[in-house]
Amino acid sequence: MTIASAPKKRTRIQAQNEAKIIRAALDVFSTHGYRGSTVDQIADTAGMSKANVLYYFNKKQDIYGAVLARTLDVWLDPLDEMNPDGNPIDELWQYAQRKLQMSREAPRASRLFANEILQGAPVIRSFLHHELKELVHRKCQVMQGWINDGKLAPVTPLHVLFLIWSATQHYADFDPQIQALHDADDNTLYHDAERTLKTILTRGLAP
Amino acid sequence: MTIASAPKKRTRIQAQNEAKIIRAALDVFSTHGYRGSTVDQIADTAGMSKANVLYYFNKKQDIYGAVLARTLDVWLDPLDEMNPDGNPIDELWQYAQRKLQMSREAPRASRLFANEILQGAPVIRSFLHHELKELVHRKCQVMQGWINDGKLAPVTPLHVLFLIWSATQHYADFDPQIQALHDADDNTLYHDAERTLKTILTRGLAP
DNA sequence: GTCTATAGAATGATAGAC
DNA sequence: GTCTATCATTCTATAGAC
Repeated sequence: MTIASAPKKRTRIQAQNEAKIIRAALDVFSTHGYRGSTVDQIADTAGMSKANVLYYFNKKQDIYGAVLARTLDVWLDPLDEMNPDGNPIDELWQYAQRKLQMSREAPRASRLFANEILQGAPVIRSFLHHELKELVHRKCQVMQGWINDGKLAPVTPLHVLFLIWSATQHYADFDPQIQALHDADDNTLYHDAERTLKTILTRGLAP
Repeated sequence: MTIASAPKKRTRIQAQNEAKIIRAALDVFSTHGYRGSTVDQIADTAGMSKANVLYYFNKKQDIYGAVLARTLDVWLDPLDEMNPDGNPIDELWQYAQRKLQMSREAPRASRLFANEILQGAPVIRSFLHHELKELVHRKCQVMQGWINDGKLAPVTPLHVLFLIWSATQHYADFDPQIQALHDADDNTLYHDAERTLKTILTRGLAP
């Protein structure tokens, strides 16, 4: 699952510098969005000159495309791991758990996509409509099977995915709001988030 | 609840033009974020010249601040309506329902805040830390009371709010992804979203 | 491969006529 | 209040020396 073709053969120094630029670009694009980021910022973060950055990637757009492509693969991976033969509630909860963990460990990846989609998904639009739609459709059929077998509450599978995505990515994407609202002196943020999400997914809010 | 002082006295034409600019600016800022928007775009959308827009608001930042301030009030309103004496599950579900309806009817307001927070909340940071924190703290105490009385599952109130916010605003903020994944020929998007969210909040995914 | 210098375009903001 | 013209800055991208 990718939106770009495989990388061409490179010398060692090329690969290293490209990787350094990609890392810096993830930092910058995820925080400021495409338009809000400058090649200068990326160069500074990577510890290179602007001209040198543009030697490896001809255009700002090319850097952005490369970062999106590299991040996309890993970001969507866990969805594929949902096991049709497992216990439905367990499988969904484990998926949610993995997504929450990813929001915690790779918040920049989450924010990169959030920025991209929020601003109309100009670059990954085709990917969403084809590769992602295909994958999601398969997983929704699995979930619909569980519902038909009476192993899952009568919900709309697609919207269960939306809820899991939104509830978990929220902790990365809305971090400034979360930091503002939760007591700075308690270290239980993700622990409480996990417990509450598990409770709601498995049994709802009823006492 | 506001982040700006009350408007000063204005002539009729001033008020009309300022309103026209604010409407156009909500369009533009919510789609492209602060840095991604230009005064020219706002002027075009408002049907005015750039110079004339800057006659009413001296700086681009001033337009942005005005849009945020006007939108903030209405956006947070329903949280205040949660009734401590009502049935806990009903109150929370009704709040979620109102939020979902707002995502549908005012998606640009949702995206405006999403852009602002995603990029570090530079303008509303202080608002989040004071006014919003105070309001949320009050509501969380109400919910904690419900839990202590055994009327609500043992969850962390703050994270229940996060889940309701994220799950509902997702339909506005991630619209391009949602449009890509749901069958274009079915008109039941918000209906299914509401049903699924209600099911999960009230009884979870268990069959 | 990396640097300095700079061209060329976009953008925020102002001046001044009407 | 509104317009045209323009300045000043920022930014992408390229040229050319080393």
